Amino acid sequence: MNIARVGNDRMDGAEDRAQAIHDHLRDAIVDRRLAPGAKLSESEVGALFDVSRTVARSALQMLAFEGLVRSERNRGAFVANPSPEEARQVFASRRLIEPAIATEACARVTQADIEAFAEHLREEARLLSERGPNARRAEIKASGDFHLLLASVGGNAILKRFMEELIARSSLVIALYGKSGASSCGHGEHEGILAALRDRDVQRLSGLVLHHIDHLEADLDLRPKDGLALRDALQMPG
Amino acid sequence: MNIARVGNDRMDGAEDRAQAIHDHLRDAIVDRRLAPGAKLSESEVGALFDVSRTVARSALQMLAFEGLVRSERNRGAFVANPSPEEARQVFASRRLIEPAIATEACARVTQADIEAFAEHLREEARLLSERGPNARRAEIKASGDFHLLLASVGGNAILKRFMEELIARSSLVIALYGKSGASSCGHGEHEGILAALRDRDVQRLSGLVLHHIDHLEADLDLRPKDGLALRDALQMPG
DNA sequence: AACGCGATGATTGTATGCAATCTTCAGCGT
DNA sequence: ACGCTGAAGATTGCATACAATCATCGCGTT
Repeated sequence: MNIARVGNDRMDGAEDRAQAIHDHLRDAIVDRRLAPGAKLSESEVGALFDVSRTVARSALQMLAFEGLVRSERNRGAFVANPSPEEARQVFASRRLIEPAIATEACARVTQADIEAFAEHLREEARLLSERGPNARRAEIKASGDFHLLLASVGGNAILKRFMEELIARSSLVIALYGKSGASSCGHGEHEGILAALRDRDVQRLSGLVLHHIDHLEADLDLRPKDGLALRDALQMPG
Repeated sequence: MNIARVGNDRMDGAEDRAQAIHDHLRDAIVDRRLAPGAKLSESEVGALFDVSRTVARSALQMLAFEGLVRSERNRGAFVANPSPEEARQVFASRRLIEPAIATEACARVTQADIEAFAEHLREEARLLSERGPNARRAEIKASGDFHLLLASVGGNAILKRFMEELIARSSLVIALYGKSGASSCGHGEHEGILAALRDRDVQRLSGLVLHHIDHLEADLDLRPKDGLALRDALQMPG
């Protein structure tokens, strides 16, 4: 089982160009180069990637399906601005799905998987020690990829796709409502999760995963922000 | 067979036409007017619904995203032909998600919800007593809608969307691998589920839901069909 | 007869043009 | 000053044209 490649690292080439653009934009949203509320016009995206509006439109439609982009008729597409309620639902869904994935992963994990995890954690640690916004962005993405790696090992392609969506939306939520801003606080917990996985200790693993999600959610301030409610309602960029 | 009842129920002049076509095709797939493997060419779909290929293509892309349609570059789109492994994953996902939804629904259900369920069950019973393929189709769809109703009451929009996808794919799986063909065997179980929901008996409800899914899956014959393997690999229609 | 191979038709991939709709803002009246 | 109105500009919605790619089939060679 090839879990080393969580995302399709293979660049466009002969592949679907709309898919490639979708992946680029998704990454940009996930590691917060694109802020919630930012406008993504078809012409602009098309010009940026040197394709026609047709292809750009297709990519935006995919993002809209995942809930990363909200598109309004005759108005345009905007990076999603999840409400506190949506944020709660994202984490409720993760609390439901991730422990199950972890449990399944426990039964299926191979030595090669363990090593891929270890390598991934080394990368996370390296990014954590680096300075600069680029390292921060890479760290955010890597943190999410850890969970996707787990989903890969779990072996259920459907749940893995659900997780991809949930991870992406989590990034948005954390960007909007995170108190500490650093989602990195969870890195140590990733280590613990890997250890439990290596020991195939289902109970401990499940508990750690749940705890990890709780910690992520505990870092959020989901109180409705007074001044921003109107701006959110009007869908203005940040 | 008339998939698109053209010139009919006001094809949403204001709303998105691609979405309307998506919904029609989805229904057609779910209640098996469109068999797994059937080809859906852009021109054909466009002609059927009297729109350009652009719009038809958009609808097909949505279906591909949900896993109901598999589209291959330069070849076309086909109604999905889920493998036994995919079938198992669909039901594994449902076993994970539906009890959680039901539990949440227990806490949130209102009297109006109960009555909506009761009405729905009466409709299911009526369809069950009727004869003819149309009634069968409607029954299949109604059976799935019961679960979506539960997801609505559950109140988590994300999980509800996941369920929509899982229900649709379940229909495909049952069409392909169902032994009895009648997914109706579960109607009585729906009654039991509603009763437990009315009593707000979380334990019983959860158990009944799980049992129900088990029964659905038990009706499947997931052994790989020898002669069809090649045809599946070559993606030939029916 | 079997195989390779190129012409041909069918289908999707993409770009572009026009129509429809929304936003903005200047101009006018109250 | 405020609000209304309507014209101009910007953006999406959709259809169509053309290019690229794939499947099919006939034909010639072995």
